[in-house]
Amino acid sequence: MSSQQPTEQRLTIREIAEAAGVSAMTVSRVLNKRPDVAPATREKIEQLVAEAGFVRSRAARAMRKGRHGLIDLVVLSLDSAYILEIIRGVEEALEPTGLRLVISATNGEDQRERQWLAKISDGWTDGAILVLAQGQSARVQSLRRRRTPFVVVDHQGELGPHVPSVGATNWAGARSATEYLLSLGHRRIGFIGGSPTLGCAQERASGYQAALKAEGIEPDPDLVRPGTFLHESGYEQTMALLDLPRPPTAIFAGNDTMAFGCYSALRARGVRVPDAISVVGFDDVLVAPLVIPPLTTVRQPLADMGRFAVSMLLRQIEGIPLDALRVELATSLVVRESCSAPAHPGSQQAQP
Amino acid sequence: MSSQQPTEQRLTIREIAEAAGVSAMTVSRVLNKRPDVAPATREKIEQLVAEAGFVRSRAARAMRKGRHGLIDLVVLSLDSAYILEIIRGVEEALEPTGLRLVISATNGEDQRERQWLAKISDGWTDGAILVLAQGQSARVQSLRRRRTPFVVVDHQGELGPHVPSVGATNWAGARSATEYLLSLGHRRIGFIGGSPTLGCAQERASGYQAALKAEGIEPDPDLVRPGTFLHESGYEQTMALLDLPRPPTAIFAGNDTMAFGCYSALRARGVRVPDAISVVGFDDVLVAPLVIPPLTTVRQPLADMGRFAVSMLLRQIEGIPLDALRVELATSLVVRESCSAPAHPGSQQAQP
DNA sequence: TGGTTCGCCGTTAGCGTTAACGGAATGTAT
DNA sequence: ATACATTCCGTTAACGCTAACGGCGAACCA
Repeated sequence: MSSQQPTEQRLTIREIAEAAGVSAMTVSRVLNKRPDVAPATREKIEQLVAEAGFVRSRAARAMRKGRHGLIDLVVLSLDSAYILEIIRGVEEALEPTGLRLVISATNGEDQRERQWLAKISDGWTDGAILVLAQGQSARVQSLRRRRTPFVVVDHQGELGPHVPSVGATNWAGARSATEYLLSLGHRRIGFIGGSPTLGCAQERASGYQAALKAEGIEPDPDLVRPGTFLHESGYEQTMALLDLPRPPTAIFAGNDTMAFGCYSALRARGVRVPDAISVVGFDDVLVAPLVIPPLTTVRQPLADMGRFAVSMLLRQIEGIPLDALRVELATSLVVRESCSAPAHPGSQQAQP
Repeated sequence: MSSQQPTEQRLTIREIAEAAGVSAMTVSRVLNKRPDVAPATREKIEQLVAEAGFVRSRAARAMRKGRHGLIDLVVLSLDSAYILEIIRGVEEALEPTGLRLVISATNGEDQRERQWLAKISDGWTDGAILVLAQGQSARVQSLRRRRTPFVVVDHQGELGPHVPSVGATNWAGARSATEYLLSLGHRRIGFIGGSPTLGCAQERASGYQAALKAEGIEPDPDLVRPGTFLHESGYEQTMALLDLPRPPTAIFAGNDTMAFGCYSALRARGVRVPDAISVVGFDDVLVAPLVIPPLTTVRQPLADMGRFAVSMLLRQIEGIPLDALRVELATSLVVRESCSAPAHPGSQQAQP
């Protein structure tokens, strides 16, 4: 039931060795599953280890081997469901490897970034996954200099071509979302972009434009609004769109969070979704199906991106060359209930 | 711009010492900010360290000192905004300490729990925060035996009285939410509970009952539904409540996720919130204000709970006795737009 | 039978850091 | 001048583990 040992002093490999009547080295060999141990000896040691509940000190091991069993996940912030999905994927992929997941948020603060660099610079990490790196070239440089394997998730292209990265088909996703709205009959489609410094935001904007042009529609600059990927921004830009002389009949938000801001603005104005205006998001965060009306959005396989980043990282750690530096996972349009055909083919506005 | 050093071999304390013309021990003293070093020597060494960008190996340090600078956050799952809030609080509180946050999810799987225990059992963690521990007494036992400091967040009382823990005033929060519905005129208030094995779920149920009894209302067993804290459960139990001969005029869901399930069910049935039925949640997750209509809910200061857990943990690590083993942070009702007076209980009808 | 290979295991020597102790130089009290 | 405290720094010896090497016996080949 409860332990007899009052102090439970840490066991060492040597004590196991003594109990087994062998040298510490032999125990080490068994623990490392190396072949050159007689089956009988191995079994005996394994049994003793199991009985004593012995686990070797990772600190000592790390010191000898230079590996610590830690993977760093560095994120910009911990305040959106977006990041949670990625964390989940990373955690799941890491779990069977025995590596442990260390999370840190920089919140865009320069000081924290440097602190983080100092922490990992002693080799205290086996590899890093950088999410939504913004202006991170210094960081990337530093990692490379220290030969720390890393993978960037959802990065901007400006980090250079030789950066291992995982992303999603932002362009194609944005294009298909726009095409969907076009197919419903919409001709004036508003677009609320994400932080323009982010590659993924640029790609989405570009996919939107491409779809319009393919249909022979010249994008109206008034309908393309800058955004920040935050809720507020979705709210404000929607307000601005509604105030246009000819407001759009549909709004494509650069991510789900802004789409929710869009919902709030439309509600404040008494504009019904999807009857009076259609809304499409991007990401498909966990709550997207739960809001009212359930949000039609472009699904980005965030958890899979996390998993993929881990597998690329592990390959680097093991010295296996990557077969592709840049991996883009497919996005897909998830049609729910936030879109319908425009009320009138021209323009219209609902007022309470 | 970029580094001249092609291989950037790890520096050791000894090399710094050599450059400074002192012994390694003196450098160690400087790095540990110990007093017995001449100011001139200290300055010289500090300068050399800064120039070389030297950081001492944590592995070696950990081996000597027995501390690793890691804090474990063990969660049940990574699929709700609930946990993200806690993570955020923990990360923020940990950041200035230099300790690093290791996250692992058990997903309720027994095997993973044991793996996790094996990982930390080598002292590879300085302390642990267990969130929503379910049937964790074995874990807690093991931690205690190994003298690993830990704190439990949102735990069940059955872990025993001597477990350091952080929670929220679930009972008071549930009571005030129920009182609010009563004050609006509701007399038939449905309750969808959380996993009954969880202490916080029990407390909320109990707070609900207490509010009713204080008003002289005998709780109708039909109106009290079991739940699981998951979205589906909110959906199903709402359906069941609607199918009652005398359905409730308001529903109090045990957490926000279930309240969203409730929204979905009501929408599927064409029941408007809050006109036809009022809904209250619990937690106040990030999206609670973003859904339509914005959810009235009991705010649980999850991030603060995380922060508090960290401070309790740090005290334990430093050997400072805790002034309170159990800390309960205050919940507060956040009134938004999901509630109104009941449509037809003899009182008047509310219209916006 | 002598030599070679091979499986198994022990010995030695650190990895980079720091606790504990000691010692030299200077200052201070008797 | 002697005794003693103080300041600053070096020496030694680990912490627990494992790479590298070497050695011993047994099995194999000629």
